[in-house]
Amino acid sequence: MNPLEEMGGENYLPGVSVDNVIFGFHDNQLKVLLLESKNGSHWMLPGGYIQKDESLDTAASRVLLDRTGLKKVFLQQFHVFGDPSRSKESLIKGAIKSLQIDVAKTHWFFNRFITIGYYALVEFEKVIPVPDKHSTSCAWKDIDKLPPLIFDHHEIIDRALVDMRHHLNYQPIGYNLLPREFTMKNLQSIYETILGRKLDRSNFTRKMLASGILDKKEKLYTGGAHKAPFLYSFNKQEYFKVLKEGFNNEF
Amino acid sequence: MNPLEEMGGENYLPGVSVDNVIFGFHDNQLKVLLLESKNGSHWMLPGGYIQKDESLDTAASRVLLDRTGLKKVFLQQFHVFGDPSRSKESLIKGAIKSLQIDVAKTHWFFNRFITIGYYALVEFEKVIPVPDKHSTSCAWKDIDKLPPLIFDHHEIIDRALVDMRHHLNYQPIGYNLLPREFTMKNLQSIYETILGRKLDRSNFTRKMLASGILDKKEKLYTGGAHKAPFLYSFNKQEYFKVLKEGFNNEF
DNA sequence: TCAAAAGTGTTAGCCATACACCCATGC
DNA sequence: GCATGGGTGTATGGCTAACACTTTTGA
Repeated sequence: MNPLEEMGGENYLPGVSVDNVIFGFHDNQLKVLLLESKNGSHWMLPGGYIQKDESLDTAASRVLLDRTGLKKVFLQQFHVFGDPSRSKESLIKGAIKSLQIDVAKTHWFFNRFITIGYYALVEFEKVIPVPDKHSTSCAWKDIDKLPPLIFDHHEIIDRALVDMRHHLNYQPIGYNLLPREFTMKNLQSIYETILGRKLDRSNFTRKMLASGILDKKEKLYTGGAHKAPFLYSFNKQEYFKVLKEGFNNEF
Repeated sequence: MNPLEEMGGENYLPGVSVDNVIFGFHDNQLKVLLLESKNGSHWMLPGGYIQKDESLDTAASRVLLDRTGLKKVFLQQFHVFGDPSRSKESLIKGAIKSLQIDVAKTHWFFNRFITIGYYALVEFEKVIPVPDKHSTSCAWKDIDKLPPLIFDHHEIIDRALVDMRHHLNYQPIGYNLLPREFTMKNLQSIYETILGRKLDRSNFTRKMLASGILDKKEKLYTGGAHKAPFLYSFNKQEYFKVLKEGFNNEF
């Protein structure tokens, strides 16, 4: 969250925000939902403040709901960013320009801010991106072609990826990120993007099927060229059992 | 950190604290460093506030230094605890009693607090426990025999253990937690305590040696009954290489 | 018919697991 | 000498990595 939003007086915790790294998946590409600043020079993560009587998780959920229209998705706190230099004066002056904020009204934002990073995995097709009052647009960006970002938001996204990579070792992934039915290639692409390397197709399929979290459908995917692949869906019961108890997914 | 310490006016970030779960290892037992409240009814984690110009990590280091006299140890942020219920009025009233605080002087502590959890791994023998101004003693407690703790500090310790368990999968552990020379059983005990289960002695030895982070000493440990075990030390160069690059330690 | 995508099969090698066995030591 | 702690060896099964082969499809 950029610290330049109006605080609304006494309703929020001072000096703390949440920022969401919202991942979606489309065209076999991992994407992040970003907001564009008013003058178009920078982009930023969707973020917000924490109401005095709500939990951190609730605040992050609220931000997610406001920007995407989605509830009940996978949302996980991963790191707090609180280096004093993240609120350096030069950065803030840049942000004032980007966001076209009236400085006279908001003297408080030269104060230091810390932000709690959350990452969310959402179903691309279901998202209706909604800009907030400091942005002119809200859009998906390829994870490997990010535009210039304000403050330390690039670092936050990088860290989300690293932590998610570690979480892959003991958590399944893909539910909430893929539509109800998907191909094995879709799932493999997610893993490859997060891990940053190619995986063997044959071995990946075997491993995923062995974990028991997938149901194979009778139907085949049609629409693409070449041979029609099988469709799969997550076995919700098994998926959440594995999510809770952990599994060894050593890539 | 309990929110009852005096803030020192304008010098600290409002509403935020750090709490350290400081792990030590002695008698083949994992221990946590805790502070005893003034009336002896509760114990708490060493914690503190964040100065306006210091990083979160620096604040945690400062707290660690104040309570143990140690610098340059392994210290890692693992989770933020910010549920509104953690500052419930009933809890705070209990804390006022435990800590024998003058309520008139500190009206502000009915405010909500969030705390950033850090865990530290330190060498037991090197620690000189120092109470803070709200506590009468500072002492090591067995991880599986914890005394009553204030607020959500028990939850914070549990969470530190769980997260540390996950970190074991891609980080070596033991440096800073063991003296310069130690036996394989010492190291295995640490792993077993964190993982909460027994490991096969033979396989553990083989795996550790294969990772290359240990140097085998000529000397043998003497002092115990029965056969004298070998002594090992960490190969600092290899250790930090593995710490940085990660390894697959799948227990 | 051919290239690309997808399904299936196969092999070698590594590693975790679970033991077995032996050695050294103090009681 | 025997129980215990500690060092070493080994058989098994399972998994991974790498790659070959087949099938299907649209261009």
